Amino acid sequence: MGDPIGDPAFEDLTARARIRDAAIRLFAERGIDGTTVRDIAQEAGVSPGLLRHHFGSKEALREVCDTYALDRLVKIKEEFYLEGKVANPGFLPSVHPTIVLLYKYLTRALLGGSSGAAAMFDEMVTLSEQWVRKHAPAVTEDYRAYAAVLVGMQSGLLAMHDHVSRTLGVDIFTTEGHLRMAGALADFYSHSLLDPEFVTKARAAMEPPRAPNPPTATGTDPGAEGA
Amino acid sequence: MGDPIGDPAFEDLTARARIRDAAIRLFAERGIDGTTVRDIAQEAGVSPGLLRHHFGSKEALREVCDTYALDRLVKIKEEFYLEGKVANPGFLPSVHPTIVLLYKYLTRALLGGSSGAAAMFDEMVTLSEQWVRKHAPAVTEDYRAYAAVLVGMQSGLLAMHDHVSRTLGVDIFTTEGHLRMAGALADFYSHSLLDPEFVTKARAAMEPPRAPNPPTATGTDPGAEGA
DNA sequence: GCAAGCACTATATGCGTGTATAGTGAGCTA
DNA sequence: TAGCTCACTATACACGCATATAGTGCTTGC
Repeated sequence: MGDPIGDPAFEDLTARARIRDAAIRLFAERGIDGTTVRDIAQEAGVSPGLLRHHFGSKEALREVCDTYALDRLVKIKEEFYLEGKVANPGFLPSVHPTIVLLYKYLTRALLGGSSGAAAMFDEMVTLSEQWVRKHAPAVTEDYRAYAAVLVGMQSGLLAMHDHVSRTLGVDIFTTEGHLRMAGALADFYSHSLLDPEFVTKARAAMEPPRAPNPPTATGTDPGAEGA
Repeated sequence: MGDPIGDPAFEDLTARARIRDAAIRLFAERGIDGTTVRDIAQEAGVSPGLLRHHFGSKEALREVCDTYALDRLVKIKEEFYLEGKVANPGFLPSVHPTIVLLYKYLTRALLGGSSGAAAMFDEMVTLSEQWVRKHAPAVTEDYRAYAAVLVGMQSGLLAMHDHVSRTLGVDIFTTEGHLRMAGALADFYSHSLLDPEFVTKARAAMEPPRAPNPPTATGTDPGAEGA
């Protein structure tokens, strides 16, 4: 019943807001299909009919949640980067639970085919593409694909959160787990795993003469070699 | 009605096999919850009751599909690596559609909490860990986390397949799309995106004295900076 | 003080779902 | 040919779901 979607606007302590927050929480945790209108109502402490009264339908509620979550995340980032909160050491820890929740929700939304989340994905790809062009232009020749893969992997990693947490023995959404994951991610981004020459050779061998070789679905992954 | 799960065993052209194949296809395409027993029956050209007759329940059918998909993938890989099909240029293209289907299915299974798929994930992490230790020991100090992130990203990328395909303008499960994605992936693995020194500095700044900094959920992602 | 409006509840309706049961007909065995 | 087995179908059942409708009581403005 607490409000994990940090400091809401004033008019927002209403039942309507409680419903929306409960929905985001449950959608994030159990998925859209895994959550019933009754679950949300119970979590929000209201009757199921009130959801319809305020939002019309489950789908409409979901869309409200989408835009709210997106908006909330943007607001937090603005606050962080634009309002000088970067310097405030207490800010990030204070919003961390909210951010975790929002990311979980948006990951679900991405998987569930939400158009708002899809738009966010596209925007992240565009931004990443620009970033790479500017700061690391040498890493690829196909910036668009590179950025798409980057964002896809990044958000996909979140989608696989359960499995990553399990193999790590620690929930990656706790501070400890996140630190561990972020460390590995940093290693990942800052050291090349494969020999560039090997890759160019492999590419050359695969592409030009006859290319009968759309390899396994995760072709270049060293991990997929086993079994 | 065609049988996309390549050359089945002889006794396998039975209705039972058709049901199983139809289930894998539909589960892969629409997800577990998005597929009804009736859908599967229709796709397999049988009556819904027959599913129960052969498999007992939808959940039991799902488990059969899990182990079958896993088994099938292993078989194909064995055939490829162990039976000298590596040299055969026609082999990969011939099994490509099957592999795509199996990967789609297994990604769904991963997302849907299948225990078999989870075991596969764990095994892939272990194999990746061994591979990194052996072939690229310098990239990290935390091999386990590195491998978990590697496999998580790789499978997560598949989970985000719709979005990646959309931003790329080409389905990554077609030969063309896959080639493009694999190229970006190869760039990704063979060039470091971030300056190692920058990362070690950042790590040092974050870790030791006070660590009020469990950054955003995708902290180190350059793409997440924007907005 | 009174009526209108609105947040909210209780209850009902219809549908899609997984599952259960009874029945049918072809093929095999004796 | 008689009878049995078993793959398979048709139909029914029970249930959970989203959604719809009717009703209630508090709040507000006049």
